[in-house]
Amino acid sequence: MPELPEVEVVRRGLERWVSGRTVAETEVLHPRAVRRHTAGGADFAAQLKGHTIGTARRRGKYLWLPLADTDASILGHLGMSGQLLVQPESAPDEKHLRIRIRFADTLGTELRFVDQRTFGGLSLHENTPDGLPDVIAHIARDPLDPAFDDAAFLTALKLRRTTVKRALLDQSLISGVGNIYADEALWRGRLHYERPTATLPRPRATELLGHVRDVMTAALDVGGTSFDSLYVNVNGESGYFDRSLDAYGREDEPCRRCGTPIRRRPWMNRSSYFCPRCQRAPRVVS
DNA sequence: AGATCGCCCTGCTTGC
DNA sequence: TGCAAGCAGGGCGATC
Repeated sequence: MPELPEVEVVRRGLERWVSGRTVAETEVLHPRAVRRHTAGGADFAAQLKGHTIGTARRRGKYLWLPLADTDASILGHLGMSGQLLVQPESAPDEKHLRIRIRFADTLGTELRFVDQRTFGGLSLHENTPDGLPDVIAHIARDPLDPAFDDAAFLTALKLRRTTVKRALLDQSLISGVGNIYADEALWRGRLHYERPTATLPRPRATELLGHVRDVMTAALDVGGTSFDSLYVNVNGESGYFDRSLDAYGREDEPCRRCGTPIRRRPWMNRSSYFCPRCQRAPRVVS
C-alpha cells in the first residue's frame, strides 16, 4: 500500500526516467484504470499523443505529469496496489497491466501502469492557475510540503468536531496520511484514535504533527535509497514496514514502550492498532 | 455544510 | 481438500 513516502519515490523515478520524453502511443487495457477520465480511454490516448512530459509533481498521494505544451496534466493515483513501471519494450506484459505509454524516442523503454485491484488510475485534467490538476484542488498540502502551514492546520484541527484519527485521514485538512502512518504517529504521540480533536491541547497537536513528519521522513529515507534501478516503483514494500513499525500490524505483539500487547480494533471498515496502556481511550465517547 | 459511511476491487489468509 | 468468508483501505459521493 503506497503511502506518501512511496509515492514520492515513484515521483522521483518518473522525473528521472520519463520527464522530457514525448508520448507516441498510449494503450488502455482496462477501462477502470481511466475511469476518472470521463471522456474514456480512446480520448485519453488521443489527448496524450505527441505531447512532451514535464517535471513530475506530487501532492499527498497524488502525482501528476504536466504536458509541456498544454495546460493539462496526466494525474495518477496508485490506490492500493498500483505501480508505475518503466520497462523495456520487450519485457512481457505484467498480469495486471492496465495502461501502456510508448515514447517517440529510441531509449527502448515504456511507462506501464500496473494495478491488481484497480483502486488507482490515470486521467487527464486541466490545471488550475497554481499548476494543479483541477480535480485535486481540494486536497490540502502534505506535511512534507515546504509551504504546509502548521499554524493554520493546528487551528483547523481544533475547530473540527471529529476525532483525531479521522482528522489525520481527512485529505482536505492534511494530505498523504494513510492508515499506517496515522496509527504510527498516534502511537508515538500516545494518543488514542478516538480522542476528540477539540480536547487536544495545542502542544499535543503540535507534537503529533511532528510525529507524522518523522515517520514519513524515516520511510522516505529507506525507500529513497532503492529507486536507483530502472523500476520507477516500488510497490509499497519499502523495507521500512518490516522493521520499523511500532503499532500497525502488530496485534498481540508487545508495545515497544511498555510491553502491553498491541490491540486491533475495527474502525471505519479498517483497523486501528494501538497500545491500550500508552494510548488510553477518552473518557467520554459519544 | 460539515461529518459519516458504503462501496469499489482482487489475491492471499483463515477457518470449517 | 475445497469453498467461503474475512481482510487489506483511499477516496468518491450519497446521505443526514
